[in-house]
Amino acid sequence: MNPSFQEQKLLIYNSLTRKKETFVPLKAPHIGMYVCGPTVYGDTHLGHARPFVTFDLVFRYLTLLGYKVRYVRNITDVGHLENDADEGEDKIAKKARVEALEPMEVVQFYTVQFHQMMDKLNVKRPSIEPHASGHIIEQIEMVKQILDKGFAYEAEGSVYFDVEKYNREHDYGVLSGRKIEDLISNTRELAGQSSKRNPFDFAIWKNAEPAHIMRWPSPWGNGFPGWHMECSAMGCKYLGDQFDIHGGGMDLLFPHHESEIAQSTIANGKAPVRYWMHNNMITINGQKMGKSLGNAMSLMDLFSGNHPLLEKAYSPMTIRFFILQAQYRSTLDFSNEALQAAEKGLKKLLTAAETLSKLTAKKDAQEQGVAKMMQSCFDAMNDDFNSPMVIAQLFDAVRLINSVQDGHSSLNQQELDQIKELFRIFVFEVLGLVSEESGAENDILDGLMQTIIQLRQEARARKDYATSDVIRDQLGALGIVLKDGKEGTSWEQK
RNA sequence: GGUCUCGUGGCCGAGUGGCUAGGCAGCGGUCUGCAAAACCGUGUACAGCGGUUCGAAUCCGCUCGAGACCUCCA
Repeated sequence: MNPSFQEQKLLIYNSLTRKKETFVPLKAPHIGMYVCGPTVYGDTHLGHARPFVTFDLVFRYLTLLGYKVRYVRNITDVGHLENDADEGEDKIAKKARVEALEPMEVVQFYTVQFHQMMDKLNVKRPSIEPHASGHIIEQIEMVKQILDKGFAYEAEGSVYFDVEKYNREHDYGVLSGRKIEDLISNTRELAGQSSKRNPFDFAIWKNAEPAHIMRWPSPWGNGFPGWHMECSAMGCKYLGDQFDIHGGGMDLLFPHHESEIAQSTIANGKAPVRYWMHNNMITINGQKMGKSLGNAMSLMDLFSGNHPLLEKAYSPMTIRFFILQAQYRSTLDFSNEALQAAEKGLKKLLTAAETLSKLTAKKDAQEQGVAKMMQSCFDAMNDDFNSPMVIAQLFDAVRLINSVQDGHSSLNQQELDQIKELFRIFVFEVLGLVSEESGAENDILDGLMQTIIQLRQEARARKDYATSDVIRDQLGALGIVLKDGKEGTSWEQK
């Protein structure tokens, strides 16, 4: 009973207009969505988790609504400069020299790690995951087109985009709200930029210094593509001149996405993207987390608890839930307290999901408003993917489930089926949460536990509470919690 | 300096003009041999000042505070 997009009015906040707009795809039921992927030269960190979980949510929801989504998320393995001075070198090349590795070895290592981390977070793989290094030809072609149309110029083996000329006919600043006059007064003069006509012009092809390892031949000499080319070229190649959604972190809005619009508009004759979506940052003590700020926390650190700022390890699902508890356009502040709250909340939700599978219906039970909960979840998602509202609704359902379990309420068959559907759709398909139960599937362990529980049960029957409490305490020290319920004792690993 | 965003109860975080967001923590109760879990109840929250309005956390102005972008960054 999955819903169809024809029945839903989906609102998406468009960074271009700074408003929520009704989402109308170019060619329904097909949707093209491009999201800026990671630069694979370092550990995947908490900050990376946010856009990929966010757009995973978007991908999952659009798919649920029956759209055929082609989701493209690139791997940046060339092209980003250490700084934009001419002697700047490719980040990946630099790392490679430091570690005496082949650049592609570094790329491979961190790409694999990135995939592992995303898998742990239950982030679905995109439809296409193109590498920038595999699309050098396409990028060179696009540079040629821009040159042919007269919106770029060659200087000292590099090709620069002529922002001022572009701005005469188009608006360089549509997305970021910047004005070219402000850019003139605010752009820093950096050493080695003498070959640019204007400091705010950006490279679409860079000449490679002799020491630069990552280099490709081009009509302008050996070099590598400029910062923003890969997304323009690969977006166009796989999604066409114009596609529906482009996503990424807010920090990419300027200059990355602004420049992408300019390049693509010239090369293809039309604005590339209809809906621009930007997720906000994760902050740590109120400050943006970032490698350059020295407060980055890798996902491996989080999962292992091995970091000075961490009181304990947090599971991947806890991180996912933590991210989904905030709307994607808000900043999300990290703290141990907040993560521990998320951890407990998630456990409550998933325990209820398990309880739900064992509930039985009662004939003629009163209506409990399950249909309304379902509708509220759709309303929340339709309002710019408001996952915290979905979660709030789900907790109302949790209370209902637990109260049925306790015998304080009851559900008729229809509503029981509906609430199961609610969990299937929203907890598992849309929010993408999965149970992380460990140990329970181990037959030997479970057999042992049943034996122990039975022995303790006999002690309790004799009112030998000293013995029963010793058993419980010692298991507790091993991280096993016993819960005495009406229908016997259950156990779980903490 | 320029552009922009934000400031919600102990913590995280929804909410854009009138109706209990939610989670975590706390407090009281039910259940339990005791716990745990669950359930029930429980909070004079909207940075400050002024304005608009019958009515503002929500709109406008000012003040204070925080952050982002302007350089690679999710």
